Amino acid sequence: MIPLLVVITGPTAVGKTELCLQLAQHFNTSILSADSRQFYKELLIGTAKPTCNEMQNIQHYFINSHSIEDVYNVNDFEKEALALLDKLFLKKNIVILTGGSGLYIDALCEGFDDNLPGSDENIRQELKELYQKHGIQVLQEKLKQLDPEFYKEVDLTNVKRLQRAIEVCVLTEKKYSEIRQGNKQNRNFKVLKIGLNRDRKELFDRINQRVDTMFSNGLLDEVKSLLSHKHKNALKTVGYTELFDFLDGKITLEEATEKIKVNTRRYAKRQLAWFNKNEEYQWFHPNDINEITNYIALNIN
RNA sequence: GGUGCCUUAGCUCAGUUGGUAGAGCAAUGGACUGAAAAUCCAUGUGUCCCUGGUUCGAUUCCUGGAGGCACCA
Repeated sequence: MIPLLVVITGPTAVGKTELCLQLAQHFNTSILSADSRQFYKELLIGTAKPTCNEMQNIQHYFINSHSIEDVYNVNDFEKEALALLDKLFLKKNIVILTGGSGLYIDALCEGFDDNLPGSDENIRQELKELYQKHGIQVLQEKLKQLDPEFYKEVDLTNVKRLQRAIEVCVLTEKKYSEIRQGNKQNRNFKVLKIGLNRDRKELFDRINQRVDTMFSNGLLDEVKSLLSHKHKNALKTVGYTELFDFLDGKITLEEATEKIKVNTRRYAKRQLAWFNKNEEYQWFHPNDINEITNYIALNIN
């Protein structure tokens, strides 16, 4: 019998958390999170995690599991989550994966190409300094030499993508475009992909409302307490960066609040662009719990 | 009540010495295989407040009106 990983995703604030709690209860199983910010135990209010109460009834994994002090990325997540699934599937034939980080979901479900190396802090530091000193042209030139094919297709103004491609070329002494084939890895479980969406106005209303709720729950105090960590990657996050700008006196509190709402809406749109191009997703409204339950039941072996 | 200024994109405004318009922000679409709530790319948006006049032609000049702001009474 092949176990089933049920993926429940969708744009931020669409209603994933609530639905998954019900599904987990119904199928008597656990929830694994694929949210690149909910890992961090220091980020509480701004990341819209499930409440402690909610997590008491249903076992959650990868929420508050790591610290902003750690360097953590998709690479680590893929390995840790796979190891965890191996254990969970010994006892359960169905597990729920939920979250809005498309890359993380894909990493766990399909994996990356063989031979694609992880990140290397030394190289990143070098490339960062190179960029800061001499500008983006140097990175473009370097990539052109190392991998002319990828140079042709990459966004030449995207610093991070240039740096990553160079990093891979240096680490492997091969071309990034040769290693990156888009081949999927075989998994020893089946994946069922479910997308949640709702009317855009409805979604945006929920986003705006959730931001207001975060503020009344003490978001500003949380951000103040994290001020000394503002340069860490984990804090490069909607809801935090805008309030850091406020605390630095760059913008007013009203401007910061509005920016958080705008940036959250834009994040939701980027998420939808990512999920929409993947045709494996079956889409539902978050309220259609019965339809979703039936759909999952049909796919259990 | 009088005088002056204003009314142009969803918002804030620029502009046309008369040939039907543009910038920022917002919005929309997209890319994205180890930084991904990150990073990057692309794209519009219009009764130029209304009315009449002058003119080949008015958003632009003139008349009248409506709304707003400021000052004076």
